[in-house]
Amino acid sequence: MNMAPTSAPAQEPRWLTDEEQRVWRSYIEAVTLLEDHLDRQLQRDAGMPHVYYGLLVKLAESPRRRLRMTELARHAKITRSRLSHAVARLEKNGWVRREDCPSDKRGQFAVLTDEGYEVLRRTAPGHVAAVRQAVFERLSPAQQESLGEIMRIIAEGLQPSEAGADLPWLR
Amino acid sequence: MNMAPTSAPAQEPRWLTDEEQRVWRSYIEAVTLLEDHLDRQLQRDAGMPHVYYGLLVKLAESPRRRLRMTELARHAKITRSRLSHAVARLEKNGWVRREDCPSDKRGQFAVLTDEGYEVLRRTAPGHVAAVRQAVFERLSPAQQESLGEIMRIIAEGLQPSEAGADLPWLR
DNA sequence: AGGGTGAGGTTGAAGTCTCAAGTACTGCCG
DNA sequence: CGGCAGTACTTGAGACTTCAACCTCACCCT
Repeated sequence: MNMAPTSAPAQEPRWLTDEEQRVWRSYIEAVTLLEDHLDRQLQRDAGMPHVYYGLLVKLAESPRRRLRMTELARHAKITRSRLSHAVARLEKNGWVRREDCPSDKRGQFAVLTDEGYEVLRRTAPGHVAAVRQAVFERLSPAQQESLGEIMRIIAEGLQPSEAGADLPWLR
Repeated sequence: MNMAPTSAPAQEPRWLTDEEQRVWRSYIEAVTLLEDHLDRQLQRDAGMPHVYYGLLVKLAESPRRRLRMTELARHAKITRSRLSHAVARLEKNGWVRREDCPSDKRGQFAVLTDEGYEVLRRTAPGHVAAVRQAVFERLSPAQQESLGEIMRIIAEGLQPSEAGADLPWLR
């Protein structure tokens, strides 16, 4: 985790400073409240949680409104299992349809239906407004830029690919 | 949501700009990945999800290691119902104990047990390390400060108290 | 061709969260 | 005092998530 003289001794934990703790606490609070807020907003107005809404958006943005399951999972940063359950639910709503992949018999496409697209069209403005009101309206341009950069850095550091990229000593 | 001439017309939605979209996307990705990362880390090392760990921390920080249920819920930014279930589970683990409030017979204290404190003592260093590695080690001091301020602003805007504070026209 | 390895995706059970409803008590007002 | 409105907390059912199998098919190697 950090440069210690080769084969380090018991290493007493390095705590967060008071300031770091304050930052971290604020982060947790903001994220918890925001997730909650958006989940409720969307559950009320669109009948689905935020993650599911995000899936529809990804599909809507994709060519032919479809994406392979694994692709969609990767975009949305969720596990394939979670996606599988989610798509099952969205399929019951008639908002998504599964389609076999012709070139790979194991593959499945998730396809946004017209009905699904319609839900999106109807509910997107409200959702955008909620995001605006909770986030963008409150931040200066400089803060918005900063937020973007910070989140990019954090996300990048956690990309599944790095799952050992920092453990070179494991061969 | 924004200044329109009194009694606005149908109001076409105000979308996010490209840059705002990028910021928002990064935010979602970072938050999703981080939550996931920490949940797994704690599930593996401490046998509980991140939220539950947070509850133990709040209790540990409180005088006499106890907090009224409602207080705890408020601190942790979760509903009382959720807390109730959570404490039930933590109680099964022997990490928390409920105690009646003498001055209000409806009230309950959640109390951190010695065993619970011990779990915390054992697992906190690993958790702090994970947070450090995922967040603080990657951000400059200026970015850390900025993050703190941004998150404070967002959290403040969503504090349950504001549940109508911005709808003065509803009397 | 045959067999191994592993990728793509699903499944079921156990855990967690939400929502609406319920119980028990407090505080207040007449 | 008696009631009644609101506070504190819990409960149960249904929705969602996780984890560890599991199945099918693709690819590669001999």
